[in-house]
Amino acid sequence: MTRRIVVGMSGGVDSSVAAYLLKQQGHHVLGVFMRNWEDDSDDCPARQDFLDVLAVADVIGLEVDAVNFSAEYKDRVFSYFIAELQAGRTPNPDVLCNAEIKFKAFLDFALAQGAEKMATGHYARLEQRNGLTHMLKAYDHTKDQSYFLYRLTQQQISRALFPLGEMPKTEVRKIAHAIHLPNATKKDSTGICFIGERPFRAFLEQHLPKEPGSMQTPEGKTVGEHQGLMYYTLGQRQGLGIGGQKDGDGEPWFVAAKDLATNTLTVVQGHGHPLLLSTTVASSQLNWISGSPPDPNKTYTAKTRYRQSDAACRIIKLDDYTLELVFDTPQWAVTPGQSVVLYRDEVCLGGGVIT
RNA sequence: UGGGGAGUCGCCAAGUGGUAAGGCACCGGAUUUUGAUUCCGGUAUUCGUAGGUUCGAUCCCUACCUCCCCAG
Repeated sequence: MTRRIVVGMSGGVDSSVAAYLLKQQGHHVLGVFMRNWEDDSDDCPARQDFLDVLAVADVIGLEVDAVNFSAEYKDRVFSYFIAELQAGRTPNPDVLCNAEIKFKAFLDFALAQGAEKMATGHYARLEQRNGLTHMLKAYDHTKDQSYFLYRLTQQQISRALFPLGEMPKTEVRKIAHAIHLPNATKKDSTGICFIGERPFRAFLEQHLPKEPGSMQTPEGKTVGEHQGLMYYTLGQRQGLGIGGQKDGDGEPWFVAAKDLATNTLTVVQGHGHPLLLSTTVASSQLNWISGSPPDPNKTYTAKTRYRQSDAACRIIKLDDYTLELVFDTPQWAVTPGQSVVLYRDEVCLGGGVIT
């Protein structure tokens, strides 16, 4: 059956192949480039990305359009991002971007265009079961992006399509080459979506003034100076600049805590330091994809940071506002502001923001 | 000032006559739709300075400089 589908296209290989696959299935596809960041600098990477979209559309034979959600992104995502950093936490803007921009502002746009569905190049699977849409991990576990999508609701994912969820990334590249997409070998993008890859610290300094303070061991010994607590995240090793110590053991140093009151960064030596490990994790701002909370009596797995392997856990507290988990094995660098996402086998259930 | 000790890469730190380990930091890369983490690679023709002994010295000798400790 032919449906009208709007595909969010970034100019990357994933969303391009997604659009191609839908077109192959006979749908009426409209490719839309989303602009979410206004850059003052001259070299605007978004421009090249849009040119890539046009080039791809030309090959596939797609209608294309472009939308600009910079204002929305700034209001709903970036302001939160900065506020969280100022509060000493480590936000994940991409999680919010998916919930507020891609699957809200953009979805609304797609529906207004008369589309029945919207699609993206995300690696995740959707499955209809008992009248609900479930989100599952991608077939290619190494590329699974369900973590970034845990804040979506039934209303949102019931309109979504993820054409790449069932195939390995290698297959996506292969298709791109087979149909001669101009971006077939384009490097996967990383970095905060839309803000892109750039010197992170320098970027932050434009929005958050420096505020140097001391770096101390848990015992209170000063071992260095930090440039501002908001520039660091728990578990961070790079950029501390702590060399060898007289009585040190030669192990690298990691950020273990922040104290806003005294503007002090607590650092510890050794990847296995106990202050870097947590067995319980509390979170708030919960979202459950199915619309209802998980059964507290079952066992789950969860990840407290993207690219961290799932870890077995149990629910020890759950109400409308708070979720507390206890893990079978301690988790490394559990960081407030990051999201904890709960899974039951392949199913991504939802989660919350670590407090 | 007298006595003792020490000066090796940004920081710790091996080497003590045979032609500069290692770790941390830093830099580069891989991985990665969050700043990490992890992984791989790179980094002292030179051992406080100036002489001397020696086939050859970071390692021995001399002087000087600097620092530390104990005496004052």
